[in-house]
Amino acid sequence: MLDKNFVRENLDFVRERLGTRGGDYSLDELVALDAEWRQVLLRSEELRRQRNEASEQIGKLKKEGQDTSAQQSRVKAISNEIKSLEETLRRLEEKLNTLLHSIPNLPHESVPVGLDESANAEVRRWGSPPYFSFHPMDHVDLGVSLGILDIDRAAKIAGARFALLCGTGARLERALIHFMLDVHTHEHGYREVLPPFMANSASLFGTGNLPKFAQDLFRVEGTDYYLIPTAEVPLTNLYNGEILDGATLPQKFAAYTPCFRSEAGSYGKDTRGLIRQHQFNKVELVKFADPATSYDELESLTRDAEAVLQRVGLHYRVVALCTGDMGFSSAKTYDIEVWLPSQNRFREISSCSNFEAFQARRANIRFRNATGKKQFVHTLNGSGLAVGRTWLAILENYQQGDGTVLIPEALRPYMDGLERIAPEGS
RNA sequence: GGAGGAAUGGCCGAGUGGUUGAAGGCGGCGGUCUUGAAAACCGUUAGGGGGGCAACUCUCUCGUAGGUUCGAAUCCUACUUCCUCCGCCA
Repeated sequence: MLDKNFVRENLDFVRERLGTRGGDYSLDELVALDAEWRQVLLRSEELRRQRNEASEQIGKLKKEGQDTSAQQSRVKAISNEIKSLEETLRRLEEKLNTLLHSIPNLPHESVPVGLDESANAEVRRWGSPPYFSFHPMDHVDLGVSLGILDIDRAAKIAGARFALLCGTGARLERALIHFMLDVHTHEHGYREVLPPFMANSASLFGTGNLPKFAQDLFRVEGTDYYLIPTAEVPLTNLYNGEILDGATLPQKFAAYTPCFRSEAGSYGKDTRGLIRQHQFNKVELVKFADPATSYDELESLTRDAEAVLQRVGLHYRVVALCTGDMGFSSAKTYDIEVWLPSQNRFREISSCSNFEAFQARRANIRFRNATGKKQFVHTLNGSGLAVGRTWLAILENYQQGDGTVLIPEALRPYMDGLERIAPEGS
């Protein structure tokens, strides 16, 4: 959510920045509504002042035993007028908020301008694609032939876009979670958190998922609970409504959670394999930062996520998303994309963003700065990493000509020293 | 699931219809005293919104949302959360 006073006072700038995302956001209507709202507010507060004065008078007169019925009926009339103005205010606020809540964040000045992913800018690359002297399989064929992935039974249990990992496959997933958390907590200074896997609507509003993107979420029927689409939701809302001590910033949290997404609107996309699932595991990194250093924090957050890929030896690149390709709440986003031999291209495995004060304003997360003033924090988050996509990238990149898969050395301590995944019985 | 109890400022805690945005204490901050510190003493210390260049000023907020009243922290209703007991349960 943008600051409506900022929008009013910097209308041309806001219009220009939002324009780079492509889209029309009714800024003139917003400003007009705001002007009307402030006018009505002023009038209703003036009436309240009159009412407060008169009521106090009545109290005094009554103590002296005087008759106050004339004054009482006058105040009654004022109260009625206040009530009707309040109704108007409520209506205006609702319209105002509907508009305000649907406007995305302003892209940072360093973000490449463009309307779709073709304008994204590659920032750097690490490693190189593996060389195969044979025709490499994709992770589905590999997983099924090794007996560690069962898509058919997952479909029987739940449906499409679910997976069942078995034996060493399940073990590898668990090892990855464990490994990633260890890297971030031991080496990068994040505090581990195990949050609820459901969150209420206020939390989803705070991160910007609601009200605009309800169709992407699974809601628990008859309740205010939603299955979290990412640990960003519970982690960012950790400090919902709080005022932090500025000296404690930045604060860094890491959490493993499953993530649940309806994937409405992605029918036909990535239907094969584990790339796009209704449920997947992710280790998420979240930071609460001082605005003065939040862009440095974005750089280090991205490096923290990259470190995991480097440790397991997977080829990747970092891409700065362009204005039109960024998410609703983000001011700047780096995607980390891992190399997938079966697709002969890079695929997203992490997304690292600085939301500046956009989420903090929605979730009311502030800090007291060095001068004692309250300020909104900047929130950041990034996947560190998507576990399912790491799992499948390892299978594809480490497959051998004999159909087995080598386990990257960094993971072996988490797999009882196992060096290679060989076919196992169901 | 059943029966009770509770929710007030950073914390504890008073307050059952009229200068109570809120006593008192603790904590924090500033000062006096001291070689320094402690103690003592004095002062100060909630958040949101509007208007104003500013000084400043108005308004809202005592879990949340409504209601009664000239006037609500205080009375009524619903909801939320927490605590105690009973039942059930990993």
